[in-house]
Amino acid sequence: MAITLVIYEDNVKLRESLQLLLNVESGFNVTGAFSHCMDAVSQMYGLSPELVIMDIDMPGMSGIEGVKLIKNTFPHIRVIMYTVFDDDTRIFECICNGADGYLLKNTSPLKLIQALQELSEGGAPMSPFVAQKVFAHFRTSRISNQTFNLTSREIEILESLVRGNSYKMIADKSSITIDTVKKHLQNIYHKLHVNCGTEAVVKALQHKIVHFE
Amino acid sequence: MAITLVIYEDNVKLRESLQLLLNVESGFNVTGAFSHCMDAVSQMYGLSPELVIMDIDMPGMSGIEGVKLIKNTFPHIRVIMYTVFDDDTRIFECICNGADGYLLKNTSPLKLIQALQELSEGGAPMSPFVAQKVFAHFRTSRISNQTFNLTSREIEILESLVRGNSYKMIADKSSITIDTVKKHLQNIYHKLHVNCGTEAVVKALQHKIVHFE
DNA sequence: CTGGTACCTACCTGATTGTGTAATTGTCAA
DNA sequence: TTGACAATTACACAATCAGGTAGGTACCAG
Repeated sequence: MAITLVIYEDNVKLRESLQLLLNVESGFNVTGAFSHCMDAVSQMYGLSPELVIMDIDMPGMSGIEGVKLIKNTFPHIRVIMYTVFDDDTRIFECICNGADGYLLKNTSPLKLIQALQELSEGGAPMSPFVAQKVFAHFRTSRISNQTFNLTSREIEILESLVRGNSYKMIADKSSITIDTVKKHLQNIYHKLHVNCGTEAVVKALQHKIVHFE
Repeated sequence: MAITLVIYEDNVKLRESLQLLLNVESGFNVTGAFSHCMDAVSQMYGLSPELVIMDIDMPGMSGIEGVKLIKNTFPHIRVIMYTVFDDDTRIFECICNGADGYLLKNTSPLKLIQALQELSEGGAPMSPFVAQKVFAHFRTSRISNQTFNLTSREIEILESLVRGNSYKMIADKSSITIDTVKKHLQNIYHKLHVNCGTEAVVKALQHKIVHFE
C-alpha cells in the first residue's frame, strides 16, 4: 500500500526531481505537485493525500501560511517542511502552524525517504540542525524549579492539583490521607510564596515545575 | 572508524543484549556498560565515548540525574535516553538536563541503530510519540479562544481568578456581589468543560485565554 | 412584542479548602 | 547520637467554593 503524497515547490526542476525520485521509490505515490499553495484546500479536498511536502519560499502564499491553511482544515494530513531556511523564526513559526517535520534542502535523497517514512509513522523528522534548535528551545525557556526547593513528593502533589484533582482525589492517588495532602499543600504554598491553590497552579505552570498534559 | 559508546542500563539481560547487538553491528564499539550511573563522571573521563545510552529507572541515581551529571561536565558527549517512561514530566526534564535524544524501549533494533547513527551525526532522534509531545509543546496557543465563547465579562472574571483573587476579591474588583461572581464562574466552568477553579485556570492558561502576567 | 442572551442579584445547602497545633517515623549528615 | 528535615497522620475551626433554584434588567433580532 503506497503512501500518497503531494508536493508544493516552486522550483520546477526540484519539483520534478522529487516527483520522479518518490514515484520510482516503491512505497510512495505522488498524486499531486504544485508550484504554489494558494489552492491547497481544494487540492487537499480532491487528492486527500497522507503526506505533504511543503516548500517555504513560493510565489503568492508562503509555505508557512500554507501549512496553517492545510492543518486547520485537515489536521490528520501530515505536513513536512522542505526548505533552505534554518532560522529560528521560520522554524518555530512552521511548527506552531502545525508542521509535523522540518527538513533542510541539503538532506540526501535517502534521508528524505527515511524522513517521509518516519512522518507517515507518526514521527516528527527533523534535520539535525533543526532538532538541535528545537531541543535548545526547551533548555532556555526554563526557570529552574530548584529555586523553590520542592521535594519530589511535593511536586507529585502539586502536579496532581494542576491536573484538576480535589484534595480527596489527590489523597487516593498518592495513597495518603486528606490531612497529609493539606499539610503538603500548605508547605508548597509557603515555598512558592502563594496563598491558595489557584496561585500555586499558575506558578507551577509558569515556572514549568509542572507541564500542560 | 567505529563510534564508541557507553551503556547505562540496570537490567542485566537488556544491557548484555544491547552490548551484543551494537558490537556485532559494524560501526559501533561498546566500550563500557554499567548498571548504574553514579560513577558516570569518572567513567566518562576514562572511556570518553562519543555516545551514551541512558536508562532512567536505575538503582541509586536515576538517568535523569545521570544525564545532567554527564552533560554538565562533558557537553560534547551525546546522550540518548532509552526508557519505558513516556510522560511529559520525565521527557521534558531529560531534555532540559541536556539529553540529545529520547527513545522508548519499544523501539526495534533497526530503529535503535538508525537513531544512534543520527545521534552521532548531530541529530536528535526521538520515538514518534515523544516527537509529537515535543512539537505539541510549541503549539499551546493553537486552540482558538473563540471555541469557548466566553463573554468579555466572563473573561474578566476568569482573568481575575487566574491572578489569584478569591471570589470576594473578584467581587470587589468588578464591583459586583460575591453571588454574581459565583454564577459567572459556574457558567465559565460549563463553557470550559471543567469542574473547579483549578482546572479552569489551567485551561485558561493552556489555551491562552489569559496570559501569564 | 416575544424570545434569546448577557448580565446581575439573592438565598440555601453541602462540600472543599486553608490554617493552626501537635505528634510519629525514617533518613541523612554533622 | 544528636539534630535537621521529609513524610506522615490527626483534629478542630474558619473561610471559601460550588451547585441548585429563582428572580430581575437590558438589549437585540425575528
